[in-house]
Amino acid sequence: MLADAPEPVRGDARTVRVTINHLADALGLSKGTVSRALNGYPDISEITRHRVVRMAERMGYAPLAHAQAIRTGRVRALGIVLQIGEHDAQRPFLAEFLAGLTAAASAESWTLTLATAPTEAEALVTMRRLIDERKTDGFILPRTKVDDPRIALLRALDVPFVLWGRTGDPTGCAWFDILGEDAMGEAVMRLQDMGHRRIGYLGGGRGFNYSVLRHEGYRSALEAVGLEYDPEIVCESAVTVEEGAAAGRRLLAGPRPPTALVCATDMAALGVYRAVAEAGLEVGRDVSVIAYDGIPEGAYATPQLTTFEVDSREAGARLAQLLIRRIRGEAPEDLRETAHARLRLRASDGPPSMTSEELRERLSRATTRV
Amino acid sequence: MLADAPEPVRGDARTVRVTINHLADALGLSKGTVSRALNGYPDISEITRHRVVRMAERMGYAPLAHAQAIRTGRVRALGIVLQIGEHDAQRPFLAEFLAGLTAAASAESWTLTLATAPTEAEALVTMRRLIDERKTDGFILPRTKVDDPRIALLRALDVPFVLWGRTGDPTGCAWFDILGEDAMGEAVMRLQDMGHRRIGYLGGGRGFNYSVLRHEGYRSALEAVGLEYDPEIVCESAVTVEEGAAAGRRLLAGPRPPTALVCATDMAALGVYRAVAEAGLEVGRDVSVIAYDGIPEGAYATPQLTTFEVDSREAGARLAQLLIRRIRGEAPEDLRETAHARLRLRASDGPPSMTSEELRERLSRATTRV
DNA sequence: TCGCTTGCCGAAACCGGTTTCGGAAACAAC
DNA sequence: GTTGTTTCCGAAACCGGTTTCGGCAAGCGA
Repeated sequence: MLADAPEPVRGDARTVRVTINHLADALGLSKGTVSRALNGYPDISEITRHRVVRMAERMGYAPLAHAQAIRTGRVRALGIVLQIGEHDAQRPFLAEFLAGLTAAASAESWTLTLATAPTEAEALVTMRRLIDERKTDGFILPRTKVDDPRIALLRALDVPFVLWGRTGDPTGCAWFDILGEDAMGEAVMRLQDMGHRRIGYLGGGRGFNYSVLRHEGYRSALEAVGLEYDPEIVCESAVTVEEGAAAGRRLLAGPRPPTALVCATDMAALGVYRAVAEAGLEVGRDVSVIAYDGIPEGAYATPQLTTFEVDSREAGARLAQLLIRRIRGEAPEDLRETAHARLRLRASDGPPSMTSEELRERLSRATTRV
Repeated sequence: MLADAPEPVRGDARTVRVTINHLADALGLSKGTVSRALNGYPDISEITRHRVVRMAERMGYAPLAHAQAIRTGRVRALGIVLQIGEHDAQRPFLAEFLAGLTAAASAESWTLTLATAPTEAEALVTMRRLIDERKTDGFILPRTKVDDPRIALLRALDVPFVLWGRTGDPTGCAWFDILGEDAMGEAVMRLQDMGHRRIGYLGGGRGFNYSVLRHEGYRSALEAVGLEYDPEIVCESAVTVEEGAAAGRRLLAGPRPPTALVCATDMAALGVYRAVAEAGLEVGRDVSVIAYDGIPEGAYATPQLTTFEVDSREAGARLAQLLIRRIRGEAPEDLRETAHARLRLRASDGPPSMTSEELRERLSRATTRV
């Protein structure tokens, strides 16, 4: 012990833990036998194994993960590195997501080690540190990009991981994802069914894989229903209210304005609300909006936002389970799951009150008047 | 190895780690000596210690926390258990807070173990599990209550902890807190200065310690400026937009309505916005509002919300540092820090446009008209 | 010169597990 | 009755550290 350091708080008051030695003594077995019995080695008789398991339960024995780790190299901990910039730290689903992750992890008596990094580069460094220090047996990678350096790193280091989302090159990747492309497609079909013939699109964050998928879902659904894909009413990327509003203004100002907009994110949709209001129009009647995410603000907005809701808690739970199976050695190809977003029908979409031409007419009158 | 289990993913590709044995060999010392040198034992000559430290740096040696833990019982991990209910999972500051925690922790090469629980009772169970399994050396306790069972548990088990907030019985507690009472007081003074004579209050969550403090800050400031404390214009608890709106309506409907409202939470303030608008009044002119928290929605609301902003990232960082010092043995009494919230002057407060009487008159006309 | 500290380090036990190895006992085959 | 095979368990090494203990050599005082 250090000479003049204060005495560390120890917490000795808690009852002494049952170790594998106590268990072995109580059973009259060697600790090696007990260990093998508990770990399913084939050279233990079923009778003995049964005795050991029962006694372990009775005495409340559970091995210390970090003591096991010294030999096995695995600490029974999942890792996640959140990239949190200066002020983009708005994450409506973070709590739900973490709840799912930790619930599923602790059900298997694993834990979650959480770290953060301000930039992508620092995230890589942080991951390396966690790996080197064996703090984590594998990673959950949120916000996957089409070309994601984190994946490259983990592949190179042969560290297990699972994606929240998909990615450009799926080799060696396990994942859970919501089929955003299907959602966007469904939105288009629904709007077309209701009579819309000019349906615009506001895309997601640049570089993220989900953006590519949703955009493609939009495009191919247009094709399926026989509508033209027109870059004039498509905004590549809009992920904040401001960007959504700007994009909304721009698309509405075009020569053939959209009577409906499909948005890859709710935030963008809320921006569209602003642009529509500014133009003296009404969302849900004059311009329909269907978005994606399910943020709480959408339910409070006027009109309430029709959107595809993602169950973040479920996603977290699935990801934790997948990662644990991956760490245990299952092949990544067998660990790819997807689910559908749930359409929350609310009030921001409806049959068009006018055609694109009428809308343009109306808009030009409004602007000249102002 | 289990007979028919798949081969666990090992990550052997990563370069072999430098262990204390490698270091000892390279130095021609015994590993015990190396260990003592690195841990500041007094029976190592300065020359040797220096050699060891330099070589450790050169070879990139860092001890494995879990290997140390087997002997020391400490894993260099901070713990936090977030209570996340079914759908109250709206936590605007969670990401920032976690960023602060993990940044400060990793600066000392500690990590964060995160868990969640749906209820308080389950949180206690989860904490016990983390303690029993030695996953954590101490806890950060968010959302402290006046009488907090988590504190009782950790006190009984003699496990180090630090509060984010204060509590009823401070015995043995270390904490970091923002002086919410000062903020509420300042709000009252400011409003009084501007000419308000009827200043109402919307309190925070029931049972939480911050609610008591902020309420008391409001009350004593009223006294200090010579205004009456009137339960008629005080709502004990309002923490959602809905509750805030309901409280706003109730207070405004009274015989002597407030011309200004101090809110313990921004959410309540946004509810007040709604109530004021419904009454045909304007926030910032007819009714002033000053709140507390600094949620992003406040800056986007109309009018922009004047509020006391809390730096969650800073709080996380301070808490991590305090907890580490606590675990290292410093006395809790020496680990109590506070800071002030930062007043963001925006547009929701101003001189009263009318007196309480005039306001009542105006309101009664409005309601009869409707 | 002798004994007694003191400074400094090596050796070994130890923490709580896992894993390898070898061998006794039971069983089967010849 | 031998001689293999299995079955099943104990013993011991091992993982990567920490901590205790003992002892050598240098320094000191008498």
